[in-house]
Amino acid sequence: MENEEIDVEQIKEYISRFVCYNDQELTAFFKILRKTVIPKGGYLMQAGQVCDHVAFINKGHFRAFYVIDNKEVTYNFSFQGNFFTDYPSFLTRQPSNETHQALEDAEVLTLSYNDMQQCYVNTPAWERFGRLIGEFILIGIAERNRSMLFMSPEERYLNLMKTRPKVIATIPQHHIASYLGIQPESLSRIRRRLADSKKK
Amino acid sequence: MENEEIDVEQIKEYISRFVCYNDQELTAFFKILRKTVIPKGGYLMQAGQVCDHVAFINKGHFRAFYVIDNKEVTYNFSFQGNFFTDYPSFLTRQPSNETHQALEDAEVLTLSYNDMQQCYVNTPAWERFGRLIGEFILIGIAERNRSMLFMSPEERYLNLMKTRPKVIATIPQHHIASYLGIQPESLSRIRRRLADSKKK
DNA sequence: GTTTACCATTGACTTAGGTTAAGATCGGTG
DNA sequence: CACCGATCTTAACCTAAGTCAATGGTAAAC
Repeated sequence: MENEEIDVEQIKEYISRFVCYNDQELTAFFKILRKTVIPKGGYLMQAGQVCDHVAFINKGHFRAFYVIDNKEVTYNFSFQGNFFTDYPSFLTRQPSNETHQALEDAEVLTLSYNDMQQCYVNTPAWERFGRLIGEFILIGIAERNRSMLFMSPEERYLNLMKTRPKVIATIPQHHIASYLGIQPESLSRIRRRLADSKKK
Repeated sequence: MENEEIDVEQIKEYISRFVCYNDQELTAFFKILRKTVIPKGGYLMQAGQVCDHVAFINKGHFRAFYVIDNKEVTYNFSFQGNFFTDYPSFLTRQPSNETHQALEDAEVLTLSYNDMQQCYVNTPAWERFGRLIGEFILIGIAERNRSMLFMSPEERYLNLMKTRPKVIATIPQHHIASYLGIQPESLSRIRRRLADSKKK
């Protein structure tokens, strides 16, 4: 049995934050999860594909980026213990523009679109989980949206330090700059400004 | 019966795009809708309140804005035939930072949080509708998010003209500027640049 | 008809981010 | 150790948006 190799503790803990379930539902759910190992720098998904999965990150962390005018623009990061997907592509079955890259050696548990739809039909608890996960992702995106609209790059950086220190601690600066919507040089200047004003 | 005054054709058409329903489900649903009339400039919701409703716009159009440093920042517009709510506040039961203002005399049908939860519990079709609506809103927000990250103000304006000409046609420019994340003067200059380069 | 309020535009000036190019730092590798 | 690539920083210059102030246009109010 392949599933005996899968460490399901993290995902179990995650799901139980959202819905109640019985052992039978859980067992059926774990049977359809597939484990995938991705080396540092490798891809979980590439632009042009329909995102056919929702991935739960058991180990490692990822970034999502677009390629615009031959330049990579980082859209988001996701860490161990969280779900990761291009939800709009997953939902609409349209090709994604995102590429999902492992920034460290990583291991994910994936759930395919068809299996997930089956879950929805067979088990009301999963329909509920799907709704709640969607809402959860929505809130995160709305928050990010507001930060892009209301804040200057400098304010966004300060906000990121406050709300996601893990990103600051683990992600290379040029990816952070991209995520903030600026060039690496600009982030350098911002950091310099902040350091200078702190000294006084 | 109050509901006999309510024009439910538009919302019926809207819902049927997402789920199948029988007459009984539909009748029960329409019973819990409340009609609200809002004069031009009036508020459907004000910052500080928990957004306790999802509104379907039967007539008129709205804008959502935040107040940041005593300045209004327009976050979105919504037109006749669409739903309008602060979904994150609605879902989390936390006070909203948004104010929703009618830009013309308007009429909406509102569905309260509690009634909606009842719908979810009583009728699988509504649980499904809730999930699909959430996903639909998600896709819209994700799209907007990308435009803020990848495009310059000028590109965002061009994109808005292409994707939501209705906004350009009906919304005052200073609100559009705010929506694009710039000052009215900057939008004026952008429009000027575009007009000039077209002339050549 | 005049006044008022609101909105869009324009000009002058400031400022922050983009661009380009050049160093600096660091880790890994032959 | 020396070399290399990747990353971060710094500097000089350019550009577009912010800010402030003034002007013009239009529609509602008096």
